Amino acid sequence: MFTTLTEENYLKAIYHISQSSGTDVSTNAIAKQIDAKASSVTDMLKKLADKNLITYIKYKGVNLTEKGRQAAVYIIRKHRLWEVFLVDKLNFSWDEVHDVAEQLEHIKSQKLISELDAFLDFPTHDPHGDPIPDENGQIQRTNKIMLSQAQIGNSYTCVGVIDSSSEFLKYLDKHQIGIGTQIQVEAIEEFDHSMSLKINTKIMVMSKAITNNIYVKSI
Amino acid sequence: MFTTLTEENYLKAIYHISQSSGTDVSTNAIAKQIDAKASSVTDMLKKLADKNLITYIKYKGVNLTEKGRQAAVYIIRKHRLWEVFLVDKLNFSWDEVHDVAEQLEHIKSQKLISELDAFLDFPTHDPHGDPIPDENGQIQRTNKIMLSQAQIGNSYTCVGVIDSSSEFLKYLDKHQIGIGTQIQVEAIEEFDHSMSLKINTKIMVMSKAITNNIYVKSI
DNA sequence: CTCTATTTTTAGATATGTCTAAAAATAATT
DNA sequence: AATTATTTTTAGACATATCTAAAAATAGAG
Repeated sequence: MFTTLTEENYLKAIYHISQSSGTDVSTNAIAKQIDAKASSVTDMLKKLADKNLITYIKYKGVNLTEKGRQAAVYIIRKHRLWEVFLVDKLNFSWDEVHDVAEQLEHIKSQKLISELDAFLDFPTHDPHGDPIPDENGQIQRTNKIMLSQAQIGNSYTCVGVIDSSSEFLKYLDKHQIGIGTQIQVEAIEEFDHSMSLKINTKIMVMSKAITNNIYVKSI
Repeated sequence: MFTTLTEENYLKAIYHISQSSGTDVSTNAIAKQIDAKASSVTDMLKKLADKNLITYIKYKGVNLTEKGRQAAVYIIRKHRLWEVFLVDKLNFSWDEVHDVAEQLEHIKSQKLISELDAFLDFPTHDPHGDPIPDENGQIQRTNKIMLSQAQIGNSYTCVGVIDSSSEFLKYLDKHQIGIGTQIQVEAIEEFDHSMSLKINTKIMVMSKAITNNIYVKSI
Protein backbone atom coordinates (compact mmCIF):
# COMPACT_ATOMS: atom_id res chain seq x y z
CA MET A 1 0.00 0.00 0.00
CA PHE A 2 1.01 3.56 -0.71
CA THR A 3 2.74 5.61 1.99
CA THR A 4 3.36 9.34 1.74
CA LEU A 5 6.69 10.96 2.56
CA THR A 6 5.21 12.34 5.77
CA GLU A 7 3.85 8.99 6.85
CA GLU A 8 7.24 7.44 6.23
CA ASN A 9 8.89 10.03 8.45
CA TYR A 10 6.46 9.26 11.25
CA LEU A 11 7.06 5.52 10.94
CA LYS A 12 10.79 6.05 11.04
CA ALA A 13 10.48 8.30 14.09
CA ILE A 14 8.29 5.80 15.93
CA TYR A 15 10.71 3.02 15.09
CA HIS A 16 13.72 4.94 16.35
CA ILE A 17 12.01 5.99 19.56
CA SER A 18 10.81 2.46 20.32
CA GLN A 19 14.36 1.22 19.73
CA SER A 20 15.74 3.48 22.44
CA SER A 21 12.81 3.76 24.86
CA GLY A 22 10.90 0.49 24.48
CA THR A 23 7.18 0.12 23.82
CA ASP A 24 4.20 2.50 23.88
CA VAL A 25 5.76 5.49 22.15
CA SER A 26 4.23 8.74 23.39
CA THR A 27 2.73 11.48 21.27
CA ASN A 28 5.10 14.03 22.77
CA ALA A 29 8.17 11.90 22.02
CA ILE A 30 7.13 11.71 18.37
CA ALA A 31 6.36 15.43 18.28
CA LYS A 32 9.84 16.17 19.57
CA GLN A 33 11.52 13.83 17.07
CA ILE A 34 9.51 15.11 14.07
CA ASP A 35 9.66 18.72 15.27
CA ALA A 36 5.89 19.16 15.14
CA LYS A 37 3.15 19.94 17.62
CA ALA A 38 1.51 17.15 19.60
CA SER A 39 -1.84 17.91 17.98
CA SER A 40 -0.38 17.33 14.53
CA VAL A 41 1.02 14.03 15.72
CA THR A 42 -2.35 12.88 17.03
CA ASP A 43 -3.89 13.57 13.63
CA MET A 44 -1.25 11.52 11.87
CA LEU A 45 -1.48 8.66 14.37
CA LYS A 46 -5.14 8.22 13.50
CA LYS A 47 -4.21 8.04 9.86
CA LEU A 48 -1.43 5.50 10.43
CA ALA A 49 -3.72 3.40 12.63
CA ASP A 50 -6.37 3.42 9.86
CA LYS A 51 -3.74 2.03 7.53
CA ASN A 52 -2.78 -0.69 10.01
CA LEU A 53 0.76 0.60 10.29
CA ILE A 54 0.51 1.22 14.03
CA THR A 55 -1.66 0.17 16.95
CA TYR A 56 -2.91 3.29 18.62
CA ILE A 57 -4.88 3.54 21.85
CA LYS A 58 -5.87 7.04 22.88
CA TYR A 59 -3.70 8.46 25.66
CA LYS A 60 -1.74 5.20 25.77
CA GLY A 61 0.84 5.66 23.05
CA VAL A 62 1.53 3.77 19.84
CA ASN A 63 3.36 0.68 18.64
CA LEU A 64 4.27 -0.36 15.13
CA THR A 65 2.41 -3.29 13.64
CA GLU A 66 4.48 -5.86 11.76
CA LYS A 67 3.48 -4.09 8.57
CA GLY A 68 4.57 -0.75 10.07
CA ARG A 69 7.84 -2.19 11.27
CA GLN A 70 8.58 -3.60 7.83
CA ALA A 71 7.86 -0.22 6.27
CA ALA A 72 10.05 1.62 8.81
CA VAL A 73 12.93 -0.82 8.46
CA TYR A 74 12.81 -0.59 4.68
CA ILE A 75 13.13 3.18 4.88
CA ILE A 76 16.09 2.76 7.22
CA ARG A 77 17.60 0.24 4.83
CA LYS A 78 17.31 2.75 2.00
CA HIS A 79 18.68 5.58 4.11
CA ARG A 80 21.76 3.62 5.15
CA LEU A 81 22.47 2.25 1.69
CA TRP A 82 22.38 5.77 0.28
CA GLU A 83 24.75 6.91 3.02
CA VAL A 84 27.22 4.23 1.97
CA PHE A 85 26.84 5.33 -1.63
CA LEU A 86 27.50 8.96 -0.77
CA VAL A 87 30.61 8.19 1.27
CA ASP A 88 32.07 5.34 -0.78
CA LYS A 89 31.32 6.62 -4.27
CA LEU A 90 30.70 10.36 -4.09
CA ASN A 91 33.36 11.48 -1.61
CA PHE A 92 30.97 12.72 1.02
CA SER A 93 32.31 12.72 4.57
CA TRP A 94 30.28 10.99 7.27
CA ASP A 95 29.04 14.26 8.68
CA GLU A 96 27.60 15.40 5.32
CA VAL A 97 25.43 12.47 4.37
CA HIS A 98 22.44 12.72 6.63
CA ASP A 99 20.37 15.45 4.98
CA VAL A 100 20.78 14.04 1.50
CA ALA A 101 20.05 10.46 2.59
CA GLU A 102 16.97 11.82 4.34
CA GLN A 103 15.68 12.83 0.89
CA LEU A 104 16.93 9.81 -1.02
CA GLU A 105 15.33 7.33 1.40
CA HIS A 106 11.88 8.23 0.05
CA ILE A 107 12.59 7.35 -3.59
CA LYS A 108 10.28 4.52 -4.60
CA SER A 109 11.83 1.74 -6.67
CA GLN A 110 12.52 -1.81 -5.55
CA LYS A 111 14.97 -2.33 -8.35
CA LEU A 112 16.86 0.83 -7.49
CA ILE A 113 17.56 -0.41 -3.98
CA SER A 114 18.42 -3.99 -4.87
CA GLU A 115 20.77 -2.80 -7.61
CA LEU A 116 22.30 -0.16 -5.37
CA ASP A 117 22.89 -2.81 -2.73
CA ALA A 118 24.72 -4.99 -5.26
CA PHE A 119 26.64 -2.02 -6.68
CA LEU A 120 27.90 -1.20 -3.18
CA ASP A 121 28.85 -4.86 -2.73
CA PHE A 122 26.17 -5.64 -0.15
CA PRO A 123 27.42 -3.47 2.72
CA THR A 124 26.40 -4.54 6.23
CA HIS A 125 26.90 -1.20 7.98
CA ASP A 126 26.51 2.47 7.10
CA PRO A 127 29.30 5.06 7.55
CA HIS A 128 28.29 5.62 11.18
CA GLY A 129 28.50 1.93 12.00
CA ASP A 130 24.76 1.32 12.02
CA PRO A 131 23.67 -2.03 10.58
CA ILE A 132 21.87 -2.09 7.24
CA PRO A 133 18.68 -4.17 7.38
CA ASP A 134 18.54 -6.90 4.73
CA GLU A 135 15.82 -7.16 2.08
CA ASN A 136 13.66 -9.14 4.51
CA GLY A 137 13.88 -6.50 7.21
CA GLN A 138 16.30 -8.49 9.35
CA ILE A 139 18.83 -6.45 11.27
CA GLN A 140 22.15 -7.87 12.34
CA ARG A 141 22.63 -7.37 16.08
CA THR A 142 26.18 -6.80 17.27
CA ASN A 143 27.48 -7.05 20.82
CA LYS A 144 28.61 -3.47 20.94
CA ILE A 145 28.72 -1.37 24.13
CA MET A 146 28.96 2.32 24.81
CA LEU A 147 32.51 3.49 25.33
CA SER A 148 31.38 4.87 28.70
CA GLN A 149 30.77 1.26 29.81
CA ALA A 150 34.27 0.12 28.84
CA GLN A 151 36.68 -1.36 31.41
CA ILE A 152 40.09 -0.06 32.43
CA GLY A 153 42.94 -1.81 30.72
CA ASN A 154 40.81 -3.34 27.96
CA SER A 155 41.15 -2.66 24.24
CA TYR A 156 38.26 -1.88 21.92
CA THR A 157 37.45 -1.05 18.33
CA CYS A 158 35.10 1.82 17.53
CA VAL A 159 32.13 0.27 15.70
CA GLY A 160 29.64 3.11 15.65
CA VAL A 161 28.29 6.38 16.99
CA ILE A 162 24.98 7.31 18.57
CA ASP A 163 24.96 11.06 17.94
CA SER A 164 25.31 11.47 14.17
CA SER A 165 25.24 15.25 14.24
CA SER A 166 27.72 17.05 12.06
CA GLU A 167 29.24 18.73 15.13
CA PHE A 168 29.95 15.48 16.93
CA LEU A 169 31.30 13.74 13.84
CA LYS A 170 33.60 16.67 13.13
CA TYR A 171 34.90 16.42 16.70
CA LEU A 172 35.72 12.76 16.05
CA ASP A 173 37.35 13.60 12.71
CA LYS A 174 39.49 16.24 14.40
CA HIS A 175 40.80 13.63 16.81
CA GLN A 176 41.16 11.04 14.07
CA ILE A 177 38.53 8.72 15.45
CA GLY A 178 36.39 6.71 13.06
CA ILE A 179 34.86 3.29 12.56
CA GLY A 180 37.64 0.77 13.17
CA THR A 181 39.79 3.01 15.34
CA GLN A 182 41.51 1.16 18.22
CA ILE A 183 40.81 2.52 21.68
CA GLN A 184 42.45 1.43 24.94
CA VAL A 185 41.09 2.54 28.31
CA GLU A 186 43.94 3.88 30.44
CA ALA A 187 42.04 5.39 33.35
CA ILE A 188 38.56 6.46 34.44
CA GLU A 189 38.01 9.55 36.57
CA GLU A 190 35.57 8.64 39.36
CA PHE A 191 34.22 12.17 39.80
CA ASP A 192 32.83 12.90 36.33
CA HIS A 193 33.43 9.52 34.72
CA SER A 194 35.73 11.03 32.13
CA MET A 195 38.14 8.59 30.51
CA SER A 196 41.81 8.63 29.63
CA LEU A 197 42.10 6.78 26.34
CA LYS A 198 45.00 5.70 24.20
CA ILE A 199 43.98 6.41 20.61
CA ASN A 200 46.47 6.19 17.73
CA THR A 201 49.36 6.00 20.22
CA LYS A 202 48.27 9.30 21.82
CA ILE A 203 46.51 9.69 25.15
CA MET A 204 43.40 11.84 25.28
CA VAL A 205 40.69 12.56 27.82
CA MET A 206 37.01 12.29 26.93
CA SER A 207 34.03 13.45 28.96
CA LYS A 208 31.08 11.16 29.56
CA ALA A 209 29.08 13.31 27.10
CA ILE A 210 31.43 12.01 24.45
CA THR A 211 31.93 8.40 25.58
CA ASN A 212 28.16 7.97 25.81
CA ASN A 213 27.96 8.53 22.09
CA ILE A 214 30.56 6.09 20.86
CA TYR A 215 29.95 2.39 20.37
CA VAL A 216 32.88 0.01 20.82
CA LYS A 217 33.48 -3.72 20.68
CA SER A 218 36.03 -5.65 22.77
CA ILE A 219 39.06 -7.04 20.99
CA MET B 1 15.03 30.58 -3.57
CA PHE B 2 13.05 27.53 -2.59
CA THR B 3 11.03 25.66 -5.20
CA THR B 4 8.57 22.88 -4.37
CA LEU B 5 8.46 19.58 -6.22
CA THR B 6 5.25 20.66 -7.94
CA GLU B 7 6.69 23.97 -9.05
CA GLU B 8 9.69 22.14 -10.48
CA ASN B 9 7.43 19.88 -12.49
CA TYR B 10 5.62 22.88 -13.94
CA LEU B 11 8.88 24.59 -14.86
CA LYS B 12 10.12 21.45 -16.55
CA ALA B 13 6.85 21.06 -18.45
CA ILE B 14 6.90 24.69 -19.61
CA TYR B 15 10.50 24.32 -20.70
CA HIS B 16 9.82 21.17 -22.70
CA ILE B 17 6.76 22.62 -24.38
CA SER B 18 8.54 25.82 -25.35
CA GLN B 19 11.37 23.73 -26.79
CA SER B 20 9.02 21.97 -29.19
CA SER B 21 6.36 24.60 -29.81
CA GLY B 22 8.14 27.93 -29.43
CA THR B 23 7.06 30.82 -27.20
CA ASP B 24 3.87 31.69 -25.31
CA VAL B 25 3.11 28.30 -23.82
CA SER B 26 -0.63 27.81 -23.38
CA THR B 27 -2.42 26.79 -20.20
CA ASN B 28 -3.96 23.81 -21.94
CA ALA B 29 -0.63 22.56 -23.24
CA ILE B 30 0.74 22.60 -19.70
CA ALA B 31 -2.37 20.92 -18.34
CA LYS B 32 -1.96 18.13 -20.86
CA GLN B 33 1.73 17.66 -20.08
CA ILE B 34 1.25 17.70 -16.30
CA ASP B 35 -1.99 15.69 -16.51
CA ALA B 36 -3.95 18.27 -14.54
CA LYS B 37 -6.94 20.49 -15.18
CA ALA B 38 -6.48 23.91 -16.79
CA SER B 39 -7.83 25.60 -13.67
CA SER B 40 -5.11 24.02 -11.57
CA VAL B 41 -2.53 25.22 -14.04
CA THR B 42 -3.81 28.79 -13.88
CA ASP B 43 -3.43 28.74 -10.10
CA MET B 44 0.14 27.52 -10.34
CA LEU B 45 1.03 30.02 -13.06
CA LYS B 46 0.11 32.86 -10.72
CA LYS B 47 2.38 31.38 -8.10
CA LEU B 48 5.29 30.94 -10.50
CA ALA B 49 4.82 34.48 -11.80
CA ASP B 50 4.89 35.80 -8.21
CA LYS B 51 8.23 34.07 -7.80
CA ASN B 52 9.56 35.58 -11.02
CA LEU B 53 10.07 32.19 -12.59
CA ILE B 54 7.75 32.92 -15.52
CA THR B 55 6.20 35.89 -17.24
CA TYR B 56 2.50 35.38 -17.32
CA ILE B 57 -0.08 37.48 -19.12
CA LYS B 58 -3.68 36.39 -18.66
CA TYR B 59 -5.07 34.55 -21.68
CA LYS B 60 -1.75 35.04 -23.50
CA GLY B 61 0.32 32.14 -22.24
CA VAL B 62 3.58 31.99 -20.31
CA ASN B 63 7.31 32.18 -20.89
CA LEU B 64 10.15 31.26 -18.57
CA THR B 65 12.22 34.08 -17.15
CA GLU B 66 15.98 33.61 -17.13
CA LYS B 67 15.65 32.51 -13.52
CA GLY B 68 12.93 30.05 -14.48
CA ARG B 69 14.94 28.71 -17.38
CA GLN B 70 17.94 28.16 -15.13
CA ALA B 71 15.77 26.28 -12.65
CA ALA B 72 14.19 24.13 -15.38
CA VAL B 73 17.52 23.33 -17.00
CA TYR B 74 19.03 22.38 -13.66
CA ILE B 75 16.21 19.90 -13.06
CA ILE B 76 16.80 18.47 -16.53
CA ARG B 77 20.51 18.26 -15.79
CA LYS B 78 19.77 16.29 -12.65
CA HIS B 79 17.26 14.05 -14.40
CA ARG B 80 19.68 13.14 -17.17
CA LEU B 81 22.65 12.59 -14.88
CA TRP B 82 20.58 10.20 -12.77
CA GLU B 83 19.54 8.37 -15.93
CA VAL B 84 23.18 7.86 -16.81
CA PHE B 85 23.82 6.61 -13.29
CA LEU B 86 20.96 4.12 -13.45
CA VAL B 87 22.03 2.71 -16.81
CA ASP B 88 25.80 2.81 -16.42
CA LYS B 89 26.09 1.78 -12.78
CA LEU B 90 22.88 0.04 -11.75
CA ASN B 91 22.11 -2.08 -14.82
CA PHE B 92 18.86 -0.35 -15.67
CA SER B 93 17.85 -0.53 -19.32
CA TRP B 94 17.04 2.70 -21.12
CA ASP B 95 13.31 2.01 -20.97
CA GLU B 96 13.30 1.63 -17.17
CA VAL B 97 14.99 4.83 -16.06
CA HIS B 98 12.38 7.50 -16.57
CA ASP B 99 10.11 7.04 -13.54
CA VAL B 100 12.98 6.73 -11.10
CA ALA B 101 14.88 9.70 -12.56
CA GLU B 102 11.63 11.66 -12.30
CA GLN B 103 11.87 11.22 -8.53
CA LEU B 104 15.62 11.61 -8.18
CA GLU B 105 15.66 14.90 -10.12
CA HIS B 106 14.04 16.66 -7.16
CA ILE B 107 16.70 15.78 -4.59
CA LYS B 108 18.27 18.98 -3.33
CA SER B 109 22.03 18.98 -2.95
CA GLN B 110 24.54 20.85 -5.05
CA LYS B 111 27.34 18.63 -3.92
CA LEU B 112 25.40 15.50 -4.77
CA ILE B 113 25.06 16.56 -8.40
CA SER B 114 28.58 17.84 -8.90
CA GLU B 115 30.00 14.67 -7.34
CA LEU B 116 27.66 12.47 -9.33
CA ASP B 117 28.73 14.25 -12.50
CA ALA B 118 32.38 13.54 -11.71
CA PHE B 119 31.64 9.97 -10.65
CA LEU B 120 29.98 9.36 -14.03
CA ASP B 121 33.00 10.93 -15.74
CA PHE B 122 31.19 14.06 -16.90
CA PRO B 123 28.78 12.50 -19.39
CA THR B 124 27.53 14.76 -22.20
CA HIS B 125 24.41 12.78 -23.11
CA ASP B 126 21.84 10.65 -21.31
CA PRO B 127 20.94 7.09 -22.33
CA HIS B 128 18.39 8.39 -24.85
CA GLY B 129 20.94 10.65 -26.51
CA ASP B 130 19.66 13.88 -24.96
CA PRO B 131 22.36 16.40 -24.06
CA ILE B 132 23.11 16.99 -20.38
CA PRO B 133 23.17 20.71 -19.53
CA ASP B 134 26.42 21.81 -17.88
CA GLU B 135 26.60 23.39 -14.42
CA ASN B 136 26.00 26.82 -15.97
CA GLY B 137 22.85 25.71 -17.74
CA GLN B 138 24.49 25.59 -21.17
CA ILE B 139 23.20 22.87 -23.49
CA GLN B 140 25.32 21.48 -26.27
CA ARG B 141 23.49 21.69 -29.59
CA THR B 142 24.18 18.93 -32.10
CA ASN B 143 23.36 18.88 -35.80
CA LYS B 144 21.11 15.87 -35.55
CA ILE B 145 18.15 15.27 -37.86
CA MET B 146 15.12 13.01 -37.67
CA LEU B 147 15.67 9.73 -39.44
CA SER B 148 12.57 10.53 -41.51
CA GLN B 149 14.56 13.41 -43.05
CA ALA B 150 17.49 11.21 -44.09
CA GLN B 151 18.58 10.83 -47.71
CA ILE B 152 18.71 7.68 -49.81
CA GLY B 153 22.18 6.16 -50.00
CA ASN B 154 23.57 8.09 -47.03
CA SER B 155 24.88 6.56 -43.82
CA TYR B 156 23.98 7.75 -40.33
CA THR B 157 24.58 7.06 -36.68
CA CYS B 158 21.65 6.94 -34.26
CA VAL B 159 22.27 9.73 -31.74
CA GLY B 160 18.96 9.89 -29.88
CA VAL B 161 15.24 9.29 -29.66
CA ILE B 162 12.28 11.61 -29.32
CA ASP B 163 9.70 9.23 -27.88
CA SER B 164 11.25 7.85 -24.67
CA SER B 165 8.30 5.63 -23.82
CA SER B 166 9.08 2.14 -22.63
CA GLU B 167 7.12 0.68 -25.56
CA PHE B 168 9.11 2.52 -28.20
CA LEU B 169 12.44 1.80 -26.56
CA LYS B 170 11.62 -1.88 -26.29
CA TYR B 171 10.80 -1.88 -30.01
CA LEU B 172 14.26 -0.46 -30.68
CA ASP B 173 15.89 -2.99 -28.34
CA LYS B 174 14.10 -5.83 -30.13
CA HIS B 175 15.61 -4.70 -33.42
CA GLN B 176 18.99 -4.04 -31.84
CA ILE B 177 18.93 -0.32 -32.40
CA GLY B 178 20.54 1.96 -29.85
CA ILE B 179 22.66 5.08 -29.53
CA GLY B 180 25.60 4.62 -31.89
CA THR B 181 23.91 2.12 -34.19
CA GLN B 182 24.82 2.60 -37.89
CA ILE B 183 21.90 3.10 -40.24
CA GLN B 184 22.05 3.27 -44.01
CA VAL B 185 19.05 4.40 -46.06
CA GLU B 186 18.43 1.91 -48.88
CA ALA B 187 15.06 3.13 -50.16
CA ILE B 188 12.14 5.40 -49.31
CA GLU B 189 8.58 4.45 -50.19
CA GLU B 190 6.90 7.48 -51.74
CA PHE B 191 3.39 6.50 -50.70
CA ASP B 192 3.72 6.34 -46.88
CA HIS B 193 7.31 7.55 -46.54
CA SER B 194 8.39 4.26 -44.98
CA MET B 195 12.10 3.54 -45.22
CA SER B 196 14.17 0.51 -46.08
CA LEU B 197 17.18 0.64 -43.83
CA LYS B 198 20.33 -1.42 -43.54
CA ILE B 199 20.93 -1.93 -39.82
CA ASN B 200 23.52 -4.38 -38.49
CA THR B 201 23.88 -5.85 -42.00
CA LYS B 202 20.14 -6.64 -42.13
CA ILE B 203 17.55 -4.75 -44.12
CA MET B 204 14.41 -3.64 -42.31
CA VAL B 205 11.46 -1.40 -43.11
CA MET B 206 10.36 1.34 -40.74
CA SER B 207 7.17 3.39 -40.90
CA LYS B 208 7.27 7.17 -40.63
CA ALA B 209 5.81 6.87 -37.10
CA ILE B 210 9.09 5.22 -36.17
CA THR B 211 11.54 7.26 -38.23
CA ASN B 212 10.00 10.46 -36.85
CA ASN B 213 11.16 9.43 -33.41
CA ILE B 214 14.79 8.62 -34.10
CA TYR B 215 17.55 11.21 -34.27
CA VAL B 216 20.52 10.50 -36.52
CA LYS B 217 23.72 12.23 -37.56
CA SER B 218 25.43 11.92 -40.97
CA ILE B 219 28.69 10.02 -41.12
C1' DC C 1 -7.74 10.60 47.60
C1' DT C 2 -7.98 15.16 46.03
C1' DC C 3 -5.93 18.76 43.60
C1' DT C 4 -2.60 20.28 40.42
C1' DA C 5 0.43 19.67 36.55
C1' DT C 6 1.33 17.45 32.41
C1' DT C 7 0.07 15.08 28.42
C1' DT C 8 -3.02 14.21 24.87
C1' DT C 9 -6.92 15.04 22.15
C1' DT C 10 -10.47 17.85 19.93
C1' DA C 11 -12.12 21.82 17.41
C1' DG C 12 -11.41 25.14 14.29
C1' DA C 13 -8.15 27.75 11.25
C1' DT C 14 -4.36 28.04 7.63
C1' DA C 15 -1.44 26.84 3.49
C1' DT C 16 -0.69 24.00 -0.66
C1' DG C 17 -2.33 21.97 -4.56
C1' DT C 18 -6.03 19.92 -6.55
C1' DC C 19 -10.86 19.61 -8.47
C1' DT C 20 -15.78 20.95 -10.65
C1' DA C 21 -18.80 24.20 -12.48
C1' DA C 22 -19.67 28.61 -14.11
C1' DA C 23 -18.13 32.99 -16.07
C1' DA C 24 -15.12 35.63 -19.02
C1' DA C 25 -12.10 36.17 -22.83
C1' DT C 26 -10.36 34.77 -27.16
C1' DA C 27 -10.59 32.30 -31.58
C1' DA C 28 -13.16 30.39 -35.37
C1' DT C 29 -17.10 30.23 -38.57
C1' DT C 30 -20.52 31.66 -41.28
C1' DA D 1 -19.99 41.43 -37.77
C1' DA D 2 -22.52 38.30 -35.18
C1' DT D 3 -22.74 33.87 -33.44
C1' DT D 4 -20.66 29.70 -31.96
C1' DA D 5 -16.84 27.09 -30.16
C1' DT D 6 -12.77 26.85 -27.54
C1' DT D 7 -9.68 28.35 -24.14
C1' DT D 8 -8.78 30.38 -19.91
C1' DT D 9 -9.90 32.20 -15.56
C1' DT D 10 -12.63 32.70 -11.35
C1' DA D 11 -15.22 31.01 -7.48
C1' DG D 12 -15.95 27.74 -4.27
C1' DA D 13 -15.01 23.01 -2.51
C1' DC D 14 -11.92 19.22 -1.00
C1' DA D 15 -7.75 16.57 0.76
C1' DT D 16 -3.35 16.68 3.18
C1' DA D 17 -0.68 18.22 6.74
C1' DT D 18 0.04 21.64 9.69
C1' DC D 19 -0.97 25.06 13.56
C1' DT D 20 -3.24 27.47 18.00
C1' DA D 21 -6.29 27.38 21.70
C1' DA D 22 -9.27 24.97 24.56
C1' DA D 23 -11.04 20.66 26.55
C1' DA D 24 -10.33 16.04 28.30
C1' DA D 25 -7.65 12.44 30.26
C1' DT D 26 -3.80 10.79 32.79
C1' DA D 27 -0.02 11.22 36.06
C1' DG D 28 2.07 13.17 40.09
C1' DA D 29 2.21 15.48 44.69
C1' DG D 30 0.72 16.37 48.92
